Amino acid sequence: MVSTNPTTAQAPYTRVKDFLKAGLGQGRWAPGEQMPSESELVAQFAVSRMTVGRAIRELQAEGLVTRVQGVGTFAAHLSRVSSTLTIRDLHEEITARGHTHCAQVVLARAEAAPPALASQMGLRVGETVFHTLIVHFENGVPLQCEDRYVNPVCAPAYLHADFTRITPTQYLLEVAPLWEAQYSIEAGPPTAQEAKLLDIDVHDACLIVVRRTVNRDVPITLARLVHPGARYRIDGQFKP
Amino acid sequence: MVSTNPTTAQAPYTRVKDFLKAGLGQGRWAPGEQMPSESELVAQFAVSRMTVGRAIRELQAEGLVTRVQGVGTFAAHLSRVSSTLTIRDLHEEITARGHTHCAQVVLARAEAAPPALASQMGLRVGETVFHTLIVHFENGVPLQCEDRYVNPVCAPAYLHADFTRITPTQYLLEVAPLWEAQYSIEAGPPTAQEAKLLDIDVHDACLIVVRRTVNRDVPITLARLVHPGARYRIDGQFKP
DNA sequence: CAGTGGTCTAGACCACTGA
DNA sequence: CAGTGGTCTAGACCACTGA
Repeated sequence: MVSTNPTTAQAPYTRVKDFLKAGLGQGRWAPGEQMPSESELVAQFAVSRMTVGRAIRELQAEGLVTRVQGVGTFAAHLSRVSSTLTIRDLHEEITARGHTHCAQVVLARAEAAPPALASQMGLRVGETVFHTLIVHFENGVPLQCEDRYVNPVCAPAYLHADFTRITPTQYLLEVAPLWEAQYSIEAGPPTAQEAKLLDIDVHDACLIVVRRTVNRDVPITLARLVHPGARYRIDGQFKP
Repeated sequence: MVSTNPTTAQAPYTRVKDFLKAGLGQGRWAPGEQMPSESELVAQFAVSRMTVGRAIRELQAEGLVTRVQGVGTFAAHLSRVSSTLTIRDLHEEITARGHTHCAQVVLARAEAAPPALASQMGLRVGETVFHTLIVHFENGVPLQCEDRYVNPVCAPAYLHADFTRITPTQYLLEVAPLWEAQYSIEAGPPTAQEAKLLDIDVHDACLIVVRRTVNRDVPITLARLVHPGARYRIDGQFKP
C-alpha cells in the first residue's frame, strides 16, 4: 500500500513537521511542555513511524524540540538561539558584489615560532611556522588586513602559492578540505602597521576576527583579520 | 532479520556517515567529484537504503555533500563555510560566568514612529511604537546598551514588564516564541549618550549588533546593541 | 509494566537525468 | 532505458523511564 505522491502535494514528513512548527509558533505547546508522542502523530496523520520520526528529528536538529528517550518530546526553551552565519571567502564575497578584488602580499616567509604561538599551533618553540601578511582590496580600497600563521605540516607548499591569485582561505580549503574552527569577533583599534596598511587612523574602530582552524585535531592556521569598522560588516540570519 | 545493536557498537548510519566524512577529510573525493551512490554503500556496508540515506542526508545538512536527483551525490565545494553562532540571552550569559547581572532602565515609553522606523517595523508613520533603552551591567560594569523598538501589536503589555527582572529578549521570546531575525555585526563609535551610559570615551571602539526580528512576517522588534569593544567579544565555532 | 524515543530492514513507487 | 536520489510503509528489536 503506497500513497501516490504527486509533485503538487507536500511530502508527508513535511506536513507533520509544518504542523508541529506552526503549533510551536502559535504557542500551542509552551516551552518545556510535552508534545504529542510519535505514536499519537502516527495515528493523527496516518503515516508510518519513520515518517513522523524524520519530521521530529529535523525539528530537533533545528533546536525547536528536545527529546528524551523513554520520556517524550518537549517544546524547547528558546533562551539561546543558534544562528547560521555564512562566512564566505573574501574574494568570492567581493566578486559577488560585482566588485574587483585584489591582494597585496606584504609578507610571506618562514619564521621560528615564539612560545605563545607554538603552543597555539601545536608546535615546539622555535620550530618553523609560515607567516603571511596580506591586504585585501575591494575596488582599490583596503578592506581586510590578514595576518596569518600556517602549520607547515599541513601545507608544506604554502609559501609557494600566489596569493594575488588565490586567497589563503581558498588555498587551505583545498589542501585540508575538512576542518573545524573557533573564532572570536571583537571591536578594537588596529595596530600601527595595520592602520597604515588599511589607510585608516589608529583611533578608528576595527572589526577584528580571530580564527583558529583545526583539521582532525591538528592545528592548521591562526588568523587575525582586521577590517575598518566603517567599511565592513558581518551579516547573518537566525532561523530557529 | 534484525541485527543486534548493543550499546557498545555504533549505529549503522553513524558508521556510514563517519566513513564518508573521513574520506572527505582525507581528500578521497575532491570537491565536485562524484561520491559512492546509495546502492553502492548499501552493498558495501550491508545495510538498508534508508540507513544509507539518513547518513548522506545528514552530511548534506552539514553542507559537506551536494545531491542531485537522478545524477548523484558529490563532494561539496567548501568555498563558503557556515558557522553556528549561539547567541545567548545576556542575562544567562553573565550568570553562566558566575557573575551578577543587573539592568538599568533609562527609558521605557510609547512613541510615535518616524518614517524610517515605521517602514522597518511595518507600521504607519506616527503609529505608536514602544521604545526602551536599557543598560546591562556585569558585576556593576556596563556591558551593553540596548536600544530597542517593539511592535505593540506583538507585545501589547511590553511596557509593563519589569526589565530589571527579565530581559526584553526573554520577555519577547515568551510572547512570540518562534521567530526569525536578520542581524549585522559591525565596529564603530558609540553615540554621545551611549558613551556616557557605558562609561567609555566617544572614541572607544564598540561592537555593535543590529537585529531585526520577525515572527511569521510580522516585524516584532528592532534592536541596537552596543558593547564596549574592550569588554565584549562574540565567540563561535565552525563545524562544517 | 506500559509508554517513550532510537534505530533498522526489505521492499516499494516515484521523479529525474543522461545515454 | 538504466541509474540516481526522494520518500514512504509495516513491522521489528532495543534502551530507557517512571509508575
